[in-house]
Amino acid sequence: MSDLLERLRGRGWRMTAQRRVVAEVLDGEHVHLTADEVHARAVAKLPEISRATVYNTLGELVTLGEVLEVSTDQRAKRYDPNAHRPHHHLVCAQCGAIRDVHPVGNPMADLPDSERFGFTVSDVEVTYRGVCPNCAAA
Amino acid sequence: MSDLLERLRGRGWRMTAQRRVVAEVLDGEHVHLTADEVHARAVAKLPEISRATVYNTLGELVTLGEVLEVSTDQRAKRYDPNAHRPHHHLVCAQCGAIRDVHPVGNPMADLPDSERFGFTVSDVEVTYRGVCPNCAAA
DNA sequence: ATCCTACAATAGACATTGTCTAAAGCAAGT
DNA sequence: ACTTGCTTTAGACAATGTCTATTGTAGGAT
Repeated sequence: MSDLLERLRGRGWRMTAQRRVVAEVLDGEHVHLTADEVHARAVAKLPEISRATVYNTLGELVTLGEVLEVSTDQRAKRYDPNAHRPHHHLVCAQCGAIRDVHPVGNPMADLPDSERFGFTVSDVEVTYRGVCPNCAAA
Repeated sequence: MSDLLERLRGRGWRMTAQRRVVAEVLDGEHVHLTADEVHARAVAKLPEISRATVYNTLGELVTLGEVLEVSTDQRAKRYDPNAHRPHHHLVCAQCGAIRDVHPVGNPMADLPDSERFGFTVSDVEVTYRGVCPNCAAA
Protein backbone atom coordinates (compact mmCIF):
# COMPACT_ATOMS: atom_id res chain seq x y z
CA MET A 1 0.00 0.00 0.00
CA SER A 2 1.22 3.41 0.75
CA ASP A 3 2.53 5.76 3.29
CA LEU A 4 -0.01 8.39 2.33
CA LEU A 5 -2.18 7.48 5.31
CA GLU A 6 0.89 7.49 7.55
CA ARG A 7 2.00 10.88 6.30
CA LEU A 8 -1.44 12.30 6.90
CA ARG A 9 -1.69 10.83 10.36
CA GLY A 10 1.75 12.22 11.15
CA ARG A 11 0.48 15.66 10.28
CA GLY A 12 -2.28 15.41 12.83
CA TRP A 13 -4.96 14.59 10.32
CA ARG A 14 -7.87 13.05 12.18
CA MET A 15 -8.40 9.67 10.57
CA THR A 16 -11.93 8.66 9.72
CA ALA A 17 -13.31 5.85 7.62
CA GLN A 18 -14.36 8.36 4.97
CA ARG A 19 -10.97 10.01 4.69
CA ARG A 20 -9.23 6.67 4.58
CA VAL A 21 -11.46 5.52 1.75
CA VAL A 22 -10.87 8.65 -0.30
CA ALA A 23 -7.12 8.38 0.22
CA GLU A 24 -7.22 4.72 -0.78
CA VAL A 25 -9.13 5.49 -3.96
CA LEU A 26 -6.54 8.05 -4.99
CA ASP A 27 -3.67 5.89 -3.98
CA GLY A 28 -5.03 2.75 -5.61
CA GLU A 29 -5.03 3.55 -9.28
CA HIS A 30 -2.79 6.23 -10.53
CA VAL A 31 -5.18 7.86 -12.93
CA HIS A 32 -6.69 11.31 -12.95
CA LEU A 33 -10.18 11.07 -11.56
CA THR A 34 -12.82 13.76 -11.30
CA ALA A 35 -14.37 14.46 -7.90
CA ASP A 36 -17.48 12.53 -8.85
CA GLU A 37 -15.47 9.57 -10.07
CA VAL A 38 -13.67 9.54 -6.73
CA HIS A 39 -17.05 9.69 -5.07
CA ALA A 40 -18.37 6.76 -7.08
CA ARG A 41 -15.37 4.60 -6.18
CA ALA A 42 -15.57 5.67 -2.56
CA VAL A 43 -19.24 4.75 -2.39
CA ALA A 44 -18.35 1.25 -3.59
CA LYS A 45 -16.20 0.83 -0.51
CA LEU A 46 -18.27 2.79 1.96
CA PRO A 47 -21.85 3.23 0.76
CA GLU A 48 -22.87 5.92 3.20
CA ILE A 49 -20.15 8.41 2.30
CA SER A 50 -21.54 11.73 1.12
CA ARG A 51 -20.59 13.84 -1.84
CA ALA A 52 -19.76 16.84 0.34
CA THR A 53 -17.26 14.80 2.30
CA VAL A 54 -15.49 13.68 -0.84
CA TYR A 55 -15.26 17.28 -2.07
CA ASN A 56 -14.06 18.46 1.33
CA THR A 57 -11.49 15.73 1.62
CA LEU A 58 -10.14 16.31 -1.86
CA GLY A 59 -9.83 19.99 -1.05
CA GLU A 60 -7.92 19.21 2.11
CA LEU A 61 -5.56 16.85 0.34
CA VAL A 62 -4.85 19.55 -2.20
CA THR A 63 -4.19 22.08 0.55
CA LEU A 64 -1.87 19.63 2.25
CA GLY A 65 -0.02 19.22 -1.01
CA GLU A 66 -0.65 15.49 -1.20
CA VAL A 67 -2.74 15.68 -4.33
CA LEU A 68 -2.72 18.02 -7.30
CA GLU A 69 -5.69 19.62 -8.93
CA VAL A 70 -5.51 19.50 -12.71
CA SER A 71 -7.71 21.71 -14.86
CA THR A 72 -7.80 20.68 -18.43
CA ASP A 73 -10.52 22.44 -20.35
CA GLN A 74 -12.93 19.66 -19.64
CA ARG A 75 -15.71 20.58 -17.30
CA ALA A 76 -14.52 19.02 -14.09
CA LYS A 77 -11.27 19.32 -12.21
CA ARG A 78 -9.25 16.15 -11.98
CA TYR A 79 -7.16 14.97 -9.07
CA ASP A 80 -3.64 13.72 -9.47
CA PRO A 81 -2.17 11.68 -6.63
CA ASN A 82 1.34 11.98 -8.05
CA ALA A 83 2.11 15.21 -6.20
CA HIS A 84 5.62 14.31 -5.15
CA ARG A 85 7.35 14.06 -8.50
CA PRO A 86 7.13 17.19 -10.60
CA HIS A 87 5.57 16.49 -13.94
CA HIS A 88 3.31 17.95 -16.58
CA HIS A 89 0.36 16.68 -18.58
CA LEU A 90 -0.58 15.48 -22.01
CA VAL A 91 -4.31 15.66 -22.67
CA CYS A 92 -6.40 14.13 -25.41
CA ALA A 93 -8.55 16.86 -26.89
CA GLN A 94 -11.20 14.35 -27.81
CA CYS A 95 -11.69 11.94 -24.92
CA GLY A 96 -9.96 13.91 -22.16
CA ALA A 97 -7.48 11.16 -21.26
CA ILE A 98 -4.49 12.45 -19.34
CA ARG A 99 -0.94 11.14 -19.15
CA ASP A 100 1.84 12.40 -16.93
CA VAL A 101 4.84 13.56 -18.95
CA HIS A 102 8.32 14.85 -18.18
CA PRO A 103 9.52 17.39 -20.72
CA VAL A 104 13.19 18.28 -20.71
CA GLY A 105 14.21 21.81 -19.81
CA ASN A 106 13.03 24.18 -17.14
CA PRO A 107 10.14 26.38 -18.25
CA MET A 108 10.40 28.38 -15.06
CA ALA A 109 13.70 29.77 -16.30
CA ASP A 110 12.13 30.66 -19.64
CA LEU A 111 10.11 33.56 -18.32
CA PRO A 112 12.30 36.67 -18.28
CA ASP A 113 11.93 39.18 -15.47
CA SER A 114 10.64 41.69 -17.96
CA GLU A 115 7.68 39.40 -18.55
CA ARG A 116 6.75 38.93 -14.90
CA PHE A 117 4.88 42.18 -14.34
CA GLY A 118 5.87 42.30 -10.70
CA PHE A 119 4.31 38.93 -9.95
CA THR A 120 5.98 36.55 -7.54
CA VAL A 121 5.97 33.52 -9.79
CA SER A 122 5.94 30.27 -7.87
CA ASP A 123 4.81 27.60 -10.24
CA VAL A 124 4.50 26.63 -13.86
CA GLU A 125 2.24 24.12 -15.47
CA VAL A 126 2.71 22.84 -19.00
CA THR A 127 -0.16 21.18 -20.79
CA TYR A 128 0.34 19.44 -24.11
CA ARG A 129 -2.74 18.79 -26.18
CA GLY A 130 -3.29 16.34 -28.94
CA VAL A 131 -5.17 13.24 -29.95
CA CYS A 132 -4.54 9.90 -28.29
CA PRO A 133 -4.00 6.72 -30.31
CA ASN A 134 -7.44 5.42 -29.39
CA CYS A 135 -9.27 8.48 -30.64
CA ALA A 136 -7.06 8.68 -33.73
CA ALA A 137 -8.03 5.12 -34.64
CA ALA A 138 -11.75 5.77 -34.22
CA MET B 1 -11.44 49.49 -34.60
CA SER B 2 -10.62 46.17 -36.00
CA ASP B 3 -10.69 43.89 -38.91
CA LEU B 4 -12.17 41.12 -36.83
CA LEU B 5 -15.62 41.84 -38.21
CA GLU B 6 -14.21 41.97 -41.72
CA ARG B 7 -12.39 38.71 -41.34
CA LEU B 8 -15.53 37.05 -40.08
CA ARG B 9 -17.65 38.44 -42.87
CA GLY B 10 -15.05 37.27 -45.35
CA ARG B 11 -15.44 33.77 -44.05
CA GLY B 12 -19.14 33.78 -44.77
CA TRP B 13 -20.15 34.48 -41.21
CA ARG B 14 -23.67 35.79 -41.27
CA MET B 15 -23.52 39.14 -39.52
CA THR B 16 -26.13 39.91 -36.90
CA ALA B 17 -26.37 42.63 -34.30
CA GLN B 18 -25.69 40.08 -31.58
CA ARG B 19 -22.56 38.70 -33.14
CA ARG B 20 -21.26 42.15 -33.86
CA VAL B 21 -21.74 43.18 -30.26
CA VAL B 22 -19.97 40.10 -28.91
CA ALA B 23 -17.08 40.65 -31.29
CA GLU B 24 -16.89 44.29 -30.27
CA VAL B 25 -16.80 43.43 -26.60
CA LEU B 26 -13.90 41.06 -27.12
CA ASP B 27 -12.14 43.45 -29.41
CA GLY B 28 -12.64 46.46 -27.21
CA GLU B 29 -10.67 45.70 -24.11
CA HIS B 30 -7.93 43.22 -24.30
CA VAL B 31 -8.60 41.45 -21.05
CA HIS B 32 -9.64 37.90 -20.35
CA LEU B 33 -13.35 37.87 -19.71
CA THR B 34 -15.55 34.98 -18.64
CA ALA B 35 -18.58 34.15 -20.74
CA ASP B 36 -20.89 35.84 -18.26
CA GLU B 37 -18.74 38.95 -18.20
CA VAL B 38 -18.95 39.08 -21.97
CA HIS B 39 -22.68 38.67 -21.66
CA ALA B 40 -22.95 41.51 -19.15
CA ARG B 41 -21.02 43.88 -21.42
CA ALA B 42 -23.00 42.76 -24.44
CA VAL B 43 -26.27 43.41 -22.65
CA ALA B 44 -25.12 46.96 -21.98
CA LYS B 45 -24.93 47.52 -25.74
CA LEU B 46 -27.85 45.38 -26.82
CA PRO B 47 -30.23 44.69 -23.95
CA GLU B 48 -32.19 41.90 -25.57
CA ILE B 49 -29.24 39.64 -26.30
CA SER B 50 -29.59 36.25 -24.67
CA ARG B 51 -27.11 34.25 -22.70
CA ALA B 52 -27.33 31.32 -25.08
CA THR B 53 -26.34 33.50 -27.99
CA VAL B 54 -23.28 34.76 -26.18
CA TYR B 55 -22.23 31.21 -25.36
CA ASN B 56 -22.89 30.08 -28.92
CA THR B 57 -21.04 32.99 -30.44
CA LEU B 58 -18.04 32.55 -28.18
CA GLY B 59 -17.94 28.89 -29.12
CA GLU B 60 -18.02 29.76 -32.80
CA LEU B 61 -15.25 32.32 -32.44
CA VAL B 62 -13.14 29.69 -30.71
CA THR B 63 -13.85 27.20 -33.49
CA LEU B 64 -12.93 29.77 -36.08
CA GLY B 65 -9.68 30.36 -34.25
CA GLU B 66 -10.39 34.03 -33.64
CA VAL B 67 -10.52 33.72 -29.89
CA LEU B 68 -8.79 31.41 -27.43
CA GLU B 69 -10.36 29.62 -24.53
CA VAL B 70 -8.24 29.81 -21.40
CA SER B 71 -8.84 27.49 -18.47
CA THR B 72 -7.10 28.58 -15.35
CA ASP B 73 -8.29 26.70 -12.33
CA GLN B 74 -10.90 29.30 -11.62
CA ARG B 75 -14.42 28.12 -12.12
CA ALA B 76 -15.21 29.65 -15.48
CA LYS B 77 -13.42 29.57 -18.80
CA ARG B 78 -12.03 32.87 -19.98
CA TYR B 79 -11.84 34.16 -23.51
CA ASP B 80 -8.71 35.66 -24.98
CA PRO B 81 -9.08 37.77 -28.12
CA ASN B 82 -5.33 37.71 -28.76
CA ALA B 83 -5.46 34.56 -30.84
CA HIS B 84 -3.09 35.67 -33.55
CA ARG B 85 0.13 36.05 -31.62
CA PRO B 86 1.19 32.93 -29.79
CA HIS B 87 1.59 33.55 -26.11
CA HIS B 88 1.14 31.98 -22.71
CA HIS B 89 -0.36 33.11 -19.44
CA LEU B 90 0.60 34.30 -16.03
CA VAL B 91 -2.20 33.91 -13.49
CA CYS B 92 -2.58 35.37 -10.02
CA ALA B 93 -3.46 32.52 -7.68
CA GLN B 94 -5.36 34.90 -5.44
CA CYS B 95 -7.44 37.23 -7.58
CA GLY B 96 -7.34 35.32 -10.86
CA ALA B 97 -5.89 38.19 -12.89
CA ILE B 98 -4.31 37.04 -16.14
CA ARG B 99 -1.46 38.57 -18.15
CA ASP B 100 -0.24 37.43 -21.53
CA VAL B 101 3.43 36.48 -21.44
CA HIS B 102 6.03 35.40 -23.97
CA PRO B 103 8.54 32.96 -22.51
CA VAL B 104 11.69 32.26 -24.50
CA GLY B 105 12.24 28.77 -25.86
CA ASN B 106 9.97 26.28 -27.52
CA PRO B 107 8.22 23.98 -25.08
CA MET B 108 6.86 21.92 -27.95
CA ALA B 109 10.40 20.75 -28.67
CA ASP B 110 10.90 19.83 -25.04
CA LEU B 111 8.65 16.79 -25.12
CA PRO B 112 10.66 13.80 -26.37
CA ASP B 113 8.97 11.24 -28.58
CA SER B 114 9.36 8.71 -25.80
CA GLU B 115 7.03 10.85 -23.71
CA ARG B 116 4.29 11.19 -26.30
CA PHE B 117 2.58 7.84 -25.83
CA GLY B 118 1.51 7.70 -29.44
CA PHE B 119 -0.41 10.97 -29.20
CA THR B 120 -0.41 13.39 -32.08
CA VAL B 121 0.61 16.46 -30.14
CA SER B 122 -0.60 19.66 -31.69
CA ASP B 123 -0.46 22.31 -29.05
CA VAL B 124 1.15 23.32 -25.80
CA GLU B 125 -0.03 25.74 -23.20
CA VAL B 126 2.18 27.09 -20.44
CA THR B 127 0.62 28.62 -17.35
CA TYR B 128 2.71 30.42 -14.79
CA ARG B 129 1.16 30.94 -11.40
CA GLY B 130 2.03 33.39 -8.72
CA VAL B 131 0.82 36.39 -6.81
CA CYS B 132 0.28 39.72 -8.50
CA PRO B 133 1.63 42.98 -7.03
CA ASN B 134 -1.84 44.05 -5.95
CA CYS B 135 -2.54 40.92 -3.96
CA ALA B 136 0.98 40.88 -2.54
CA ALA B 137 0.44 44.39 -1.20
CA ALA B 138 -2.86 43.52 0.46
C1' DA C 1 -13.36 1.66 30.17
C1' DT C 2 -15.95 5.82 29.82
C1' DC C 3 -16.65 10.54 28.98
C1' DC C 4 -15.90 15.02 26.47
C1' DT C 5 -15.16 17.99 23.07
C1' DA C 6 -13.70 19.72 19.03
C1' DC C 7 -13.50 18.32 14.54
C1' DA C 8 -15.80 15.70 10.74
C1' DA C 9 -19.74 13.81 8.11
C1' DT C 10 -24.33 14.09 6.46
C1' DA C 11 -28.45 15.41 3.48
C1' DG C 12 -29.99 18.34 0.75
C1' DA C 13 -30.67 23.08 -0.58
C1' DC C 14 -28.37 26.33 -3.20
C1' DA C 15 -25.05 28.60 -6.56
C1' DT C 16 -22.50 28.80 -10.75
C1' DT C 17 -21.48 27.61 -15.28
C1' DG C 18 -22.72 25.62 -19.38
C1' DT C 19 -26.07 23.11 -22.83
C1' DC C 20 -30.26 22.06 -25.21
C1' DT C 21 -34.85 22.68 -27.46
C1' DA C 22 -38.67 24.30 -29.99
C1' DA C 23 -40.57 28.36 -31.68
C1' DA C 24 -39.98 32.89 -33.68
C1' DG C 25 -36.87 36.24 -36.13
C1' DC C 26 -34.16 37.91 -39.70
C1' DA C 27 -29.82 38.38 -43.21
C1' DA C 28 -28.83 38.04 -47.59
C1' DG C 29 -29.34 36.05 -52.07
C1' DT C 30 -32.89 35.96 -55.90
C1' DA D 1 -40.33 42.08 -51.89
C1' DC D 2 -39.90 36.92 -51.14
C1' DT D 3 -37.91 32.98 -49.50
C1' DT D 4 -34.90 30.08 -47.20
C1' DG D 5 -32.05 28.49 -44.07
C1' DC D 6 -29.22 30.15 -40.49
C1' DT D 7 -29.78 32.71 -35.83
C1' DT D 8 -31.84 34.11 -31.72
C1' DT D 9 -34.64 33.57 -27.82
C1' DA D 10 -36.43 32.12 -23.13
C1' DG D 11 -36.21 29.10 -20.12
C1' DA D 12 -35.74 24.32 -18.81
C1' DC D 13 -32.20 21.26 -17.92
C1' DA D 14 -27.54 19.34 -16.73
C1' DA D 15 -23.12 19.18 -14.50
C1' DT D 16 -20.12 20.63 -11.04
C1' DG D 17 -19.21 22.68 -6.85
C1' DT D 18 -20.42 25.04 -2.14
C1' DC D 19 -22.79 25.89 2.12
C1' DT D 20 -25.49 25.08 6.39
C1' DA D 21 -27.47 23.15 10.37
C1' DT D 22 -27.61 18.92 12.48
C1' DT D 23 -25.73 14.63 13.94
C1' DG D 24 -21.80 11.58 14.57
C1' DT D 25 -17.31 10.29 16.26
C1' DA D 26 -11.89 10.10 16.93
C1' DG D 27 -8.88 10.46 20.15
C1' DG D 28 -7.30 12.61 24.31
C1' DA D 29 -8.52 13.17 29.28
C1' DT D 30 -10.06 10.96 33.44
